[in-house]
Amino acid sequence: MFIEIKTNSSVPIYLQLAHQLIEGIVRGELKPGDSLPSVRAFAADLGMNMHTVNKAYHYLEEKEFIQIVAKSGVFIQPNGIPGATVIEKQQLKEQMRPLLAEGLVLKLSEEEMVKMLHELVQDIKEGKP
Amino acid sequence: MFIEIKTNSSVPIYLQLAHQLIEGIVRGELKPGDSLPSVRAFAADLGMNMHTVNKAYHYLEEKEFIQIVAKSGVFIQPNGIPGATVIEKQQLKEQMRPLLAEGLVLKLSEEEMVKMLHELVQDIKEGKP
DNA sequence: CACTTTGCTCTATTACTTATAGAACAATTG
DNA sequence: CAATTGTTCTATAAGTAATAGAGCAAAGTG
Repeated sequence: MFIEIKTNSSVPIYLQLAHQLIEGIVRGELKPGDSLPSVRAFAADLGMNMHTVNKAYHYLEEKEFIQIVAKSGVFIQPNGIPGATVIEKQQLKEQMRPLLAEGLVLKLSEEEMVKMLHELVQDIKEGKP
Repeated sequence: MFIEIKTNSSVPIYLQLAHQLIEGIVRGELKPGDSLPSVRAFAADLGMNMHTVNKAYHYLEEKEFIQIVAKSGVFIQPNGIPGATVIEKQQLKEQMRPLLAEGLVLKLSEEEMVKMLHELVQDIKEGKP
């Protein structure tokens, strides 16, 4: 897994890390049961603080994408990640809404935004930056 | 314009206000040249601070959706809002990416997400919450 | 068993964001 | 002229983000 953090981004680096791990799962680079680096090793590897990696892990644990086993290690959800619940779909829509509204105000058509969605899904699946 | 602020939301209220004004523009409730309430009047109306409304206004001004004329008032971009630039499209995609990645990890298909996009566009245009 | 590794917890500091508050300024507007 | 306007300034409080270092207790390993 190649992780790249933009230190000047407005997106917190713990979130950047979490997002890239999510993409790794989508791409199948990280499979159910796979172990993730220890918070210390990962932090040293990425040149960031242990607590920041820990925060990313807990963010992913809350979403049930990974399992944190105290005094043992961190693993991609061993039983596989379950499908989206109604609530999760609703939350996704809530987060997408202001972005689409901004697109519409900039005169983007629904078709153009669907095209953007398609390109993004391709990029994510292929690991394109 | 009916504005509704969720005080317990993790989304800052100045952003919630800005988002809802953007939707108002999309719906045509706010037309080019229309004047927006003064920061003081709007703040009193919404039960929030003058500075918070001011922050929302400046957020929208930076995106060139409104024009702030010092000592005069605030207006929806009089000449109409220009279409999305390449950079704006790129920024939108950057912001959408982690949401789509999360959808994919939750086993949502591209078709399902296109459907969500469609429903959202409808909701925005119809002013559905 | 002894040692290392592990995630967890605690205290601390720094910088930034969010939100509120009040006051004053200067130009526009009626 | 008087009220309204966005701007600017200082101030405070709470929260987040990121770093730092130390210690703990249990799991894992040789």
